[in-house]
Amino acid sequence: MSAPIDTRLKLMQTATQLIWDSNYDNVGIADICKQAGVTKGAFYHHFSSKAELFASACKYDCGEMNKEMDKVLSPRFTALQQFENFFAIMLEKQYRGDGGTQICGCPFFTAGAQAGCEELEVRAASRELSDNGVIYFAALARNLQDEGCLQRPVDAEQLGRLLHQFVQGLMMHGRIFQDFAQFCLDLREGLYQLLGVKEEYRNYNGCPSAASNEPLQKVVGK
Amino acid sequence: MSAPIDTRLKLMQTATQLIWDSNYDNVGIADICKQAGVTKGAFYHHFSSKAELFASACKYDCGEMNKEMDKVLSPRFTALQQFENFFAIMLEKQYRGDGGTQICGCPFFTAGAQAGCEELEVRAASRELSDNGVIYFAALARNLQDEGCLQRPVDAEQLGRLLHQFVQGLMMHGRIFQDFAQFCLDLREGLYQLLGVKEEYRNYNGCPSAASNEPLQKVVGK
DNA sequence: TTGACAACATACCTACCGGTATGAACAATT
DNA sequence: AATTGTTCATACCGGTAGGTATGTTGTCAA
Repeated sequence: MSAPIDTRLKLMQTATQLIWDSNYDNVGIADICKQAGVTKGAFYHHFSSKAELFASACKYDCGEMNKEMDKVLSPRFTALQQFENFFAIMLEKQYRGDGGTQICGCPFFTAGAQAGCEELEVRAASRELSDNGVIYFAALARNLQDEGCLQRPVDAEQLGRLLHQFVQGLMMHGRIFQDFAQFCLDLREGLYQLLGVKEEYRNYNGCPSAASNEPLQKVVGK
Repeated sequence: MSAPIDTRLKLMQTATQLIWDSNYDNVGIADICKQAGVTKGAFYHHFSSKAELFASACKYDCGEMNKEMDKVLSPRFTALQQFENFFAIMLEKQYRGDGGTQICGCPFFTAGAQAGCEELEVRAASRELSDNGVIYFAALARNLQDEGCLQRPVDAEQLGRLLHQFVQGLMMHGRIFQDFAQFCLDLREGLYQLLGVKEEYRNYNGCPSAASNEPLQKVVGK
Protein backbone atom coordinates (compact mmCIF):
# COMPACT_ATOMS: atom_id res chain seq x y z
CA MET A 1 0.00 0.00 0.00
CA SER A 2 1.49 3.26 -1.08
CA ALA A 3 1.80 6.35 1.07
CA PRO A 4 -1.48 8.26 1.41
CA ILE A 5 0.08 11.49 0.30
CA ASP A 6 0.79 9.92 -3.09
CA THR A 7 -2.84 9.05 -3.70
CA ARG A 8 -4.00 12.50 -2.70
CA LEU A 9 -1.42 14.13 -4.92
CA LYS A 10 -2.21 11.80 -7.79
CA LEU A 11 -5.87 12.73 -7.54
CA MET A 12 -5.11 16.43 -7.57
CA GLN A 13 -2.75 16.14 -10.49
CA THR A 14 -5.17 14.01 -12.47
CA ALA A 15 -8.03 16.35 -11.71
CA THR A 16 -5.96 19.34 -12.76
CA GLN A 17 -5.06 17.71 -16.05
CA LEU A 18 -8.60 16.58 -16.83
CA ILE A 19 -10.07 19.94 -15.92
CA TRP A 20 -7.49 21.69 -18.08
CA ASP A 21 -8.50 19.48 -20.97
CA SER A 22 -12.21 19.84 -20.38
CA ASN A 23 -14.00 21.75 -17.63
CA TYR A 24 -15.24 21.46 -14.11
CA ASP A 25 -18.77 20.39 -14.88
CA ASN A 26 -17.76 17.93 -17.54
CA VAL A 27 -15.22 16.06 -15.47
CA GLY A 28 -16.82 13.51 -13.19
CA ILE A 29 -15.42 11.99 -10.06
CA ALA A 30 -15.56 8.61 -11.73
CA ASP A 31 -13.39 9.93 -14.58
CA ILE A 32 -10.82 11.30 -12.21
CA CYS A 33 -10.68 8.08 -10.22
CA LYS A 34 -10.39 5.91 -13.31
CA GLN A 35 -7.63 8.04 -14.76
CA ALA A 36 -5.78 8.14 -11.45
CA GLY A 37 -6.16 4.40 -10.99
CA VAL A 38 -7.96 4.57 -7.69
CA THR A 39 -11.52 3.94 -6.58
CA LYS A 40 -14.22 6.15 -5.24
CA GLY A 41 -13.54 4.88 -1.78
CA ALA A 42 -10.05 6.30 -1.96
CA PHE A 43 -11.36 9.54 -3.35
CA TYR A 44 -13.83 10.15 -0.57
CA HIS A 45 -11.26 9.15 1.96
CA HIS A 46 -9.14 12.11 0.91
CA PHE A 47 -11.75 14.64 -0.18
CA SER A 48 -15.15 15.34 1.25
CA SER A 49 -16.66 16.51 -2.02
CA LYS A 50 -15.97 17.42 -5.61
CA ALA A 51 -15.81 21.08 -4.69
CA GLU A 52 -13.15 20.42 -2.10
CA LEU A 53 -11.07 18.53 -4.64
CA PHE A 54 -11.48 21.44 -6.99
CA ALA A 55 -10.31 23.89 -4.39
CA SER A 56 -7.33 21.72 -3.52
CA ALA A 57 -6.43 21.14 -7.14
CA CYS A 58 -6.73 24.85 -7.75
CA LYS A 59 -4.36 25.59 -4.92
CA TYR A 60 -1.99 22.95 -6.17
CA ASP A 61 -2.05 24.38 -9.68
CA CYS A 62 -1.54 27.80 -8.18
CA GLY A 63 1.56 26.57 -6.40
CA GLU A 64 2.94 25.04 -9.58
CA MET A 65 2.32 28.28 -11.42
CA ASN A 66 4.07 30.22 -8.72
CA LYS A 67 7.16 28.08 -9.12
CA GLU A 68 7.24 28.75 -12.82
CA MET A 69 6.52 32.43 -12.47
CA ASP A 70 9.25 32.81 -9.89
CA LYS A 71 11.67 31.41 -12.43
CA VAL A 72 10.29 33.51 -15.24
CA LEU A 73 10.35 36.76 -13.27
CA SER A 74 13.67 36.06 -11.59
CA PRO A 75 15.65 39.25 -10.83
CA ARG A 76 18.56 37.98 -12.91
CA PHE A 77 16.53 38.83 -16.00
CA THR A 78 15.89 42.29 -17.30
CA ALA A 79 12.27 43.35 -17.40
CA LEU A 80 12.13 42.85 -21.14
CA GLN A 81 13.57 39.38 -20.76
CA GLN A 82 10.96 38.69 -18.14
CA PHE A 83 8.34 39.78 -20.60
CA GLU A 84 9.66 37.39 -23.22
CA ASN A 85 9.91 34.61 -20.68
CA PHE A 86 6.34 35.07 -19.71
CA PHE A 87 5.34 35.20 -23.32
CA ALA A 88 7.13 31.92 -24.03
CA ILE A 89 5.64 30.15 -21.05
CA MET A 90 2.16 31.25 -22.04
CA LEU A 91 2.55 29.82 -25.50
CA GLU A 92 4.03 26.61 -24.19
CA LYS A 93 1.16 26.18 -21.75
CA GLN A 94 -1.43 26.57 -24.47
CA TYR A 95 0.36 24.31 -26.87
CA ARG A 96 -0.93 20.76 -26.61
CA GLY A 97 0.98 18.02 -28.32
CA ASP A 98 -1.97 15.78 -29.09
CA GLY A 99 -3.20 16.58 -32.54
CA GLY A 100 -2.01 20.06 -33.31
CA THR A 101 -2.26 23.24 -31.35
CA GLN A 102 -5.01 23.44 -28.85
CA ILE A 103 -5.74 26.48 -26.77
CA CYS A 104 -7.48 25.47 -23.61
CA GLY A 105 -7.52 28.40 -21.26
CA CYS A 106 -7.54 28.21 -17.49
CA PRO A 107 -10.48 26.16 -16.28
CA PHE A 108 -10.07 27.17 -12.68
CA PHE A 109 -10.77 30.72 -13.64
CA THR A 110 -13.70 29.96 -15.92
CA ALA A 111 -15.20 27.54 -13.42
CA GLY A 112 -15.11 30.24 -10.78
CA ALA A 113 -16.77 32.66 -13.13
CA GLN A 114 -19.46 30.14 -13.95
CA ALA A 115 -20.07 28.74 -10.51
CA GLY A 116 -23.48 29.51 -9.20
CA CYS A 117 -23.87 31.15 -5.84
CA GLU A 118 -24.26 27.79 -4.19
CA GLU A 119 -20.71 26.75 -4.85
CA LEU A 120 -18.94 29.37 -2.82
CA GLU A 121 -15.99 27.11 -2.30
CA VAL A 122 -15.28 27.04 -6.01
CA ARG A 123 -15.55 30.77 -6.39
CA ALA A 124 -13.29 31.38 -3.41
CA ALA A 125 -10.60 29.16 -4.87
CA SER A 126 -10.86 30.91 -8.19
CA ARG A 127 -10.58 34.25 -6.47
CA GLU A 128 -7.42 33.20 -4.72
CA LEU A 129 -5.96 32.02 -8.00
CA SER A 130 -6.75 35.33 -9.64
CA ASP A 131 -5.29 37.38 -6.83
CA ASN A 132 -2.17 35.35 -7.13
CA GLY A 133 -1.92 35.87 -10.86
CA VAL A 134 -2.52 39.59 -10.58
CA ILE A 135 0.42 39.94 -8.22
CA TYR A 136 2.80 38.54 -10.81
CA PHE A 137 1.41 40.71 -13.55
CA ALA A 138 1.76 43.73 -11.32
CA ALA A 139 5.36 42.80 -10.60
CA LEU A 140 6.11 42.57 -14.29
CA ALA A 141 4.53 45.95 -14.87
CA ARG A 142 6.53 47.48 -12.05
CA ASN A 143 9.77 46.06 -13.38
CA LEU A 144 9.11 47.35 -16.86
CA GLN A 145 8.32 50.75 -15.44
CA ASP A 146 11.45 50.81 -13.30
CA GLU A 147 13.56 50.11 -16.34
CA GLY A 148 11.90 52.89 -18.26
CA CYS A 149 10.19 50.73 -20.87
CA LEU A 150 6.75 52.24 -20.41
CA GLN A 151 5.29 55.34 -22.00
CA ARG A 152 3.64 56.71 -18.90
CA PRO A 153 3.59 56.14 -15.15
CA VAL A 154 1.17 53.40 -14.20
CA ASP A 155 -0.77 52.06 -11.27
CA ALA A 156 0.94 48.69 -11.14
CA GLU A 157 -1.75 47.02 -9.11
CA GLN A 158 -4.55 48.03 -11.42
CA LEU A 159 -2.46 47.24 -14.44
CA GLY A 160 -1.83 43.80 -13.01
CA ARG A 161 -5.56 43.27 -12.92
CA LEU A 162 -6.02 44.52 -16.45
CA LEU A 163 -3.34 42.20 -17.76
CA HIS A 164 -4.83 39.27 -15.94
CA GLN A 165 -8.30 40.05 -17.24
CA PHE A 166 -7.06 40.41 -20.77
CA VAL A 167 -5.06 37.20 -20.71
CA GLN A 168 -8.00 35.24 -19.35
CA GLY A 169 -10.30 36.67 -21.98
CA LEU A 170 -7.74 36.00 -24.65
CA MET A 171 -7.42 32.37 -23.62
CA MET A 172 -11.15 31.85 -23.68
CA HIS A 173 -11.34 33.49 -27.06
CA GLY A 174 -8.52 31.23 -28.17
CA ARG A 175 -10.34 28.23 -26.85
CA ILE A 176 -13.36 29.09 -28.90
CA PHE A 177 -11.51 29.84 -32.11
CA GLN A 178 -8.43 27.63 -31.88
CA ASP A 179 -6.22 29.84 -33.99
CA PHE A 180 -2.77 29.58 -32.52
CA ALA A 181 -1.05 32.10 -34.77
CA GLN A 182 -3.67 34.71 -34.00
CA PHE A 183 -3.38 33.85 -30.33
CA CYS A 184 0.34 34.65 -30.42
CA LEU A 185 -0.12 37.95 -32.18
CA ASP A 186 -3.00 39.05 -30.00
CA LEU A 187 -1.21 38.13 -26.81
CA ARG A 188 1.83 40.20 -27.70
CA GLU A 189 -0.05 43.17 -29.01
CA GLY A 190 -2.49 43.18 -26.12
CA LEU A 191 0.24 43.09 -23.52
CA TYR A 192 2.18 45.82 -25.28
CA GLN A 193 -0.84 48.08 -25.47
CA LEU A 194 -2.08 47.53 -21.95
CA LEU A 195 1.37 48.06 -20.55
CA GLY A 196 2.03 50.95 -22.87
CA VAL A 197 5.46 49.64 -23.82
CA LYS A 198 7.50 52.23 -25.65
CA GLU A 199 7.69 51.74 -29.38
CA GLU A 200 11.42 51.07 -29.40
CA TYR A 201 11.08 48.23 -26.91
CA ARG A 202 8.49 46.31 -28.86
CA ASN A 203 9.80 43.27 -30.60
CA TYR A 204 7.76 41.19 -32.99
CA ASN A 205 10.46 38.72 -33.99
CA GLY A 206 9.88 36.39 -31.10
CA CYS A 207 6.54 35.09 -32.24
CA PRO A 208 6.80 31.52 -33.45
CA SER A 209 4.66 30.62 -36.38
CA ALA A 210 1.88 28.20 -35.66
CA ALA A 211 2.63 26.54 -38.97
CA SER A 212 5.96 25.22 -37.75
CA ASN A 213 5.38 22.38 -35.38
CA GLU A 214 8.67 22.79 -33.59
CA PRO A 215 8.43 22.83 -29.85
CA LEU A 216 8.71 26.29 -28.38
CA GLN A 217 11.98 26.75 -26.61
CA LYS A 218 11.87 28.69 -23.45
CA VAL A 219 14.16 31.60 -22.79
CA VAL A 220 13.96 30.67 -19.16
CA GLY A 221 17.25 29.72 -17.57
CA LYS A 222 19.08 29.77 -20.85
CA MET B 1 -54.12 29.02 -27.62
CA SER B 2 -51.52 31.67 -28.23
CA ALA B 3 -49.54 32.15 -31.38
CA PRO B 4 -46.65 29.71 -31.63
CA ILE B 5 -44.12 32.44 -32.21
CA ASP B 6 -44.89 33.84 -28.78
CA THR B 7 -44.07 30.61 -27.00
CA ARG B 8 -40.86 30.21 -28.92
CA LEU B 9 -39.84 33.77 -28.18
CA LYS B 10 -40.82 33.45 -24.56
CA LEU B 11 -38.63 30.38 -24.21
CA MET B 12 -35.66 32.12 -25.78
CA GLN B 13 -36.07 35.21 -23.64
CA THR B 14 -36.47 33.18 -20.48
CA ALA B 15 -33.49 31.02 -21.34
CA THR B 16 -31.40 34.11 -22.06
CA GLN B 17 -32.30 35.63 -18.74
CA LEU B 18 -31.69 32.47 -16.73
CA ILE B 19 -28.40 31.79 -18.46
CA TRP B 20 -27.29 35.36 -17.86
CA ASP B 21 -28.04 34.89 -14.19
CA SER B 22 -26.43 31.49 -13.93
CA ASN B 23 -24.81 29.42 -16.64
CA TYR B 24 -25.52 26.95 -19.39
CA ASP B 25 -24.89 23.78 -17.44
CA ASN B 26 -26.69 24.97 -14.37
CA VAL B 27 -29.89 25.93 -16.13
CA GLY B 28 -32.10 22.95 -16.79
CA ILE B 29 -34.85 22.63 -19.34
CA ALA B 30 -37.32 22.16 -16.52
CA ASP B 31 -36.24 25.47 -15.01
CA ILE B 32 -36.68 27.29 -18.28
CA CYS B 33 -40.10 25.80 -18.86
CA LYS B 34 -41.29 26.53 -15.36
CA GLN B 35 -40.11 30.13 -15.55
CA ALA B 36 -41.64 30.59 -18.98
CA GLY B 37 -44.91 29.03 -17.87
CA VAL B 38 -44.94 26.27 -20.47
CA THR B 39 -44.38 22.54 -20.37
CA LYS B 40 -41.73 20.29 -21.74
CA GLY B 41 -44.02 19.27 -24.52
CA ALA B 42 -44.11 22.83 -25.77
CA PHE B 43 -40.36 23.09 -25.42
CA TYR B 44 -39.59 20.04 -27.51
CA HIS B 45 -42.15 21.10 -30.03
CA HIS B 46 -40.14 24.24 -30.74
CA PHE B 47 -36.60 23.05 -30.08
CA SER B 48 -35.01 19.71 -30.78
CA SER B 49 -32.52 19.92 -27.94
CA LYS B 50 -31.06 22.08 -25.25
CA ALA B 51 -28.12 22.93 -27.48
CA GLU B 52 -30.45 24.17 -30.21
CA LEU B 53 -32.25 26.38 -27.75
CA PHE B 54 -28.89 27.73 -26.64
CA ALA B 55 -27.89 28.50 -30.19
CA SER B 56 -31.21 30.18 -30.88
CA ALA B 57 -31.12 32.17 -27.67
CA CYS B 58 -27.56 33.17 -28.44
CA LYS B 59 -28.60 34.43 -31.84
CA TYR B 60 -31.53 36.24 -30.32
CA ASP B 61 -29.34 37.89 -27.72
CA CYS B 62 -26.91 38.76 -30.47
CA GLY B 63 -29.67 40.47 -32.40
CA GLU B 64 -30.75 42.45 -29.37
CA MET B 65 -27.18 43.52 -28.79
CA ASN B 66 -26.83 44.60 -32.36
CA LYS B 67 -29.83 46.85 -32.00
CA GLU B 68 -28.33 48.51 -28.97
CA MET B 69 -24.87 48.78 -30.48
CA ASP B 70 -26.27 50.33 -33.61
CA LYS B 71 -27.80 53.02 -31.47
CA VAL B 72 -24.67 53.45 -29.39
CA LEU B 73 -22.36 53.70 -32.36
CA SER B 74 -24.68 55.80 -34.46
CA PRO B 75 -22.84 58.18 -36.81
CA ARG B 76 -24.59 61.14 -35.25
CA PHE B 77 -22.24 60.75 -32.28
CA THR B 78 -18.60 61.68 -32.24
CA ALA B 79 -16.20 58.80 -31.63
CA LEU B 80 -15.64 59.93 -28.07
CA GLN B 81 -19.36 60.08 -27.48
CA GLN B 82 -19.62 56.59 -28.90
CA PHE B 83 -16.99 55.51 -26.43
CA GLU B 84 -18.96 56.99 -23.56
CA ASN B 85 -22.17 55.47 -24.84
CA PHE B 86 -20.59 52.08 -24.97
CA PHE B 87 -19.17 52.59 -21.52
CA ALA B 88 -22.58 53.50 -20.13
CA ILE B 89 -24.32 50.58 -21.75
CA MET B 90 -21.72 48.17 -20.40
CA LEU B 91 -22.27 49.40 -16.87
CA GLU B 92 -26.00 49.29 -17.23
CA LYS B 93 -25.90 45.73 -18.49
CA GLN B 94 -23.85 44.55 -15.56
CA TYR B 95 -25.94 46.39 -13.05
CA ARG B 96 -28.64 44.18 -11.61
CA GLY B 97 -31.34 45.75 -9.54
CA ASP B 98 -32.04 42.78 -7.29
CA GLY B 99 -29.95 43.23 -4.18
CA GLY B 100 -27.10 45.50 -5.09
CA THR B 101 -24.66 45.43 -7.95
CA GLN B 102 -24.07 42.13 -9.56
CA ILE B 103 -21.65 41.59 -12.36
CA CYS B 104 -22.67 38.59 -14.35
CA GLY B 105 -20.64 38.48 -17.53
CA CYS B 106 -21.74 37.00 -20.81
CA PRO B 107 -22.72 33.36 -20.39
CA PHE B 108 -22.91 32.70 -24.09
CA PHE B 109 -19.24 33.44 -24.36
CA THR B 110 -18.18 31.47 -21.31
CA ALA B 111 -20.38 28.54 -22.25
CA GLY B 112 -18.69 28.40 -25.63
CA ALA B 113 -15.32 28.46 -24.00
CA GLN B 114 -16.31 25.68 -21.66
CA ALA B 115 -18.18 23.49 -24.06
CA GLY B 116 -16.53 20.18 -24.67
CA CYS B 117 -15.81 19.09 -28.20
CA GLU B 118 -19.06 17.17 -28.31
CA GLU B 119 -21.18 20.27 -28.24
CA LEU B 120 -20.07 21.84 -31.47
CA GLU B 121 -23.36 23.63 -31.82
CA VAL B 122 -22.73 25.57 -28.64
CA ARG B 123 -19.24 26.55 -29.61
CA ALA B 124 -20.34 27.61 -33.07
CA ALA B 125 -22.98 29.89 -31.63
CA SER B 126 -20.49 31.40 -29.24
CA ARG B 127 -18.10 31.96 -32.11
CA GLU B 128 -20.71 33.79 -34.08
CA LEU B 129 -21.49 35.98 -31.11
CA SER B 130 -17.83 36.83 -30.67
CA ASP B 131 -17.32 37.65 -34.31
CA ASN B 132 -20.28 39.95 -34.09
CA GLY B 133 -18.93 41.72 -31.02
CA VAL B 134 -15.49 42.13 -32.50
CA ILE B 135 -16.94 43.94 -35.48
CA TYR B 136 -18.46 46.61 -33.27
CA PHE B 137 -15.30 47.04 -31.27
CA ALA B 138 -13.33 47.37 -34.48
CA ALA B 139 -15.74 50.01 -35.71
CA LEU B 140 -15.30 51.99 -32.52
CA ALA B 141 -11.53 51.77 -32.85
CA ARG B 142 -11.69 52.92 -36.45
CA ASN B 143 -13.87 55.86 -35.57
CA LEU B 144 -11.59 56.95 -32.78
CA GLN B 145 -8.64 56.68 -35.10
CA ASP B 146 -10.35 58.65 -37.84
CA GLU B 147 -11.02 61.47 -35.43
CA GLY B 148 -7.40 61.53 -34.31
CA CYS B 149 -7.97 60.36 -30.77
CA LEU B 150 -5.43 57.56 -30.83
CA GLN B 151 -1.71 57.75 -30.19
CA ARG B 152 -0.63 55.51 -33.02
CA PRO B 153 -2.09 53.91 -36.15
CA VAL B 154 -3.81 50.67 -35.35
CA ASP B 155 -4.99 47.48 -36.98
CA ALA B 156 -8.67 47.98 -36.26
CA GLU B 157 -9.61 44.37 -36.78
CA GLN B 158 -7.03 43.05 -34.37
CA LEU B 159 -7.77 45.80 -31.92
CA GLY B 160 -11.42 44.85 -32.07
CA ARG B 161 -10.46 41.36 -31.01
CA LEU B 162 -8.26 42.63 -28.20
CA LEU B 163 -11.02 44.82 -26.86
CA HIS B 164 -13.48 42.00 -27.00
CA GLN B 165 -11.12 39.64 -25.24
CA PHE B 166 -10.37 42.16 -22.56
CA VAL B 167 -13.99 42.98 -21.92
CA GLN B 168 -14.92 39.33 -21.65
CA GLY B 169 -12.06 38.68 -19.25
CA LEU B 170 -12.99 41.76 -17.27
CA MET B 171 -16.59 40.63 -16.93
CA MET B 172 -15.56 37.20 -15.72
CA HIS B 173 -13.17 38.77 -13.28
CA GLY B 174 -15.98 41.02 -12.17
CA ARG B 175 -18.27 38.07 -11.75
CA ILE B 176 -15.77 36.41 -9.46
CA PHE B 177 -15.03 39.48 -7.35
CA GLN B 178 -18.26 41.46 -7.53
CA ASP B 179 -16.64 44.85 -7.06
CA PHE B 180 -18.60 47.27 -9.16
CA ALA B 181 -16.47 50.34 -8.52
CA GLN B 182 -13.34 48.48 -9.52
CA PHE B 183 -15.15 47.13 -12.53
CA CYS B 184 -15.88 50.67 -13.71
CA LEU B 185 -12.33 51.86 -13.25
CA ASP B 186 -10.80 48.82 -14.87
CA LEU B 187 -13.12 48.94 -17.83
CA ARG B 188 -12.27 52.55 -18.60
CA GLU B 189 -8.58 52.22 -18.04
CA GLY B 190 -8.33 48.98 -19.99
CA LEU B 191 -10.16 50.39 -22.97
CA TYR B 192 -8.05 53.53 -22.93
CA GLN B 193 -4.84 51.59 -22.80
CA LEU B 194 -5.74 49.02 -25.43
CA LEU B 195 -6.98 51.69 -27.77
CA GLY B 196 -4.08 53.96 -26.96
CA VAL B 197 -6.32 56.97 -26.49
CA LYS B 198 -4.37 60.19 -26.36
CA GLU B 199 -3.92 61.62 -22.89
CA GLU B 200 -5.95 64.72 -23.58
CA TYR B 201 -8.98 62.69 -24.65
CA ARG B 202 -9.16 60.59 -21.54
CA ASN B 203 -11.92 61.51 -19.19
CA TYR B 204 -12.34 59.99 -15.78
CA ASN B 205 -15.31 62.03 -14.63
CA GLY B 206 -17.91 59.80 -16.14
CA CYS B 207 -17.48 56.89 -13.78
CA PRO B 208 -20.44 56.57 -11.47
CA SER B 209 -19.68 55.47 -7.95
CA ALA B 210 -20.91 52.04 -7.01
CA ALA B 211 -21.88 53.42 -3.64
CA SER B 212 -24.63 55.56 -5.09
CA ASN B 213 -27.54 53.39 -6.04
CA GLU B 214 -28.87 55.77 -8.62
CA PRO B 215 -29.69 54.20 -11.94
CA LEU B 216 -27.07 54.88 -14.58
CA GLN B 217 -28.39 57.26 -17.15
CA LYS B 218 -27.47 56.52 -20.67
CA VAL B 219 -25.97 59.13 -22.92
CA VAL B 220 -27.64 57.34 -25.77
CA GLY B 221 -30.18 59.36 -27.64
CA LYS B 222 -30.01 62.24 -25.21
C1' DT C 1 -1.89 -11.36 20.06
C1' DT C 2 -5.05 -8.07 19.73
C1' DG C 3 -7.28 -3.77 19.37
C1' DA C 4 -7.37 0.46 16.81
C1' DC C 5 -6.96 3.12 13.03
C1' DA C 6 -5.59 4.53 8.49
C1' DA C 7 -6.31 3.50 3.67
C1' DC C 8 -8.65 1.87 0.80
C1' DA C 9 -12.34 -1.38 -2.29
C1' DT C 10 -17.24 -2.66 -3.68
C1' DA C 11 -21.85 -2.18 -4.01
C1' DC C 12 -25.49 0.63 -3.79
C1' DC C 13 -28.64 4.67 -3.42
C1' DT C 14 -31.04 8.58 -4.96
C1' DA C 15 -31.94 12.75 -7.27
C1' DC C 16 -31.79 14.90 -11.31
C1' DC C 17 -31.98 15.89 -16.06
C1' DG C 18 -32.24 15.47 -21.01
C1' DG C 19 -35.16 13.33 -23.87
C1' DT C 20 -39.42 10.44 -25.52
C1' DA C 21 -44.09 8.47 -26.15
C1' DT C 22 -48.61 9.44 -26.35
C1' DG C 23 -52.66 11.80 -26.50
C1' DA C 24 -55.80 15.95 -26.04
C1' DA C 25 -57.51 20.40 -27.78
C1' DC C 26 -58.15 23.33 -31.47
C1' DA C 27 -57.97 25.16 -36.36
C1' DA C 28 -58.01 24.88 -41.10
C1' DT C 29 -59.11 22.11 -45.07
C1' DT C 30 -61.87 19.22 -48.01
C1' DA D 1 -68.71 15.86 -40.96
C1' DA D 2 -64.40 13.85 -41.43
C1' DT D 3 -59.58 14.48 -41.88
C1' DT D 4 -55.26 16.37 -41.08
C1' DG D 5 -51.81 19.00 -38.94
C1' DT D 6 -50.35 22.26 -35.36
C1' DT D 7 -49.63 23.19 -30.62
C1' DC D 8 -49.20 21.90 -26.75
C1' DA D 9 -49.91 18.76 -21.79
C1' DT D 10 -48.79 14.55 -18.95
C1' DA D 11 -46.46 10.72 -17.76
C1' DC D 12 -42.61 8.27 -18.06
C1' DC D 13 -37.82 6.42 -19.18
C1' DG D 14 -32.88 5.64 -18.84
C1' DG D 15 -28.53 7.10 -17.92
C1' DT D 16 -25.48 9.54 -15.06
C1' DA D 17 -23.12 11.54 -11.39
C1' DG D 18 -22.38 12.84 -6.68
C1' DG D 19 -22.45 10.78 -2.58
C1' DT D 20 -22.93 6.86 1.12
C1' DA D 21 -22.72 2.49 3.72
C1' DT D 22 -20.10 -1.13 4.75
C1' DG D 23 -16.60 -4.49 4.31
C1' DT D 24 -11.50 -5.51 3.84
C1' DT D 25 -6.61 -5.16 4.21
C1' DG D 26 -2.42 -3.76 6.10
C1' DT D 27 0.18 -1.40 9.95
C1' DC D 28 1.51 -0.11 14.29
C1' DA D 29 1.26 0.28 19.25
C1' DA D 30 0.52 -1.87 23.62
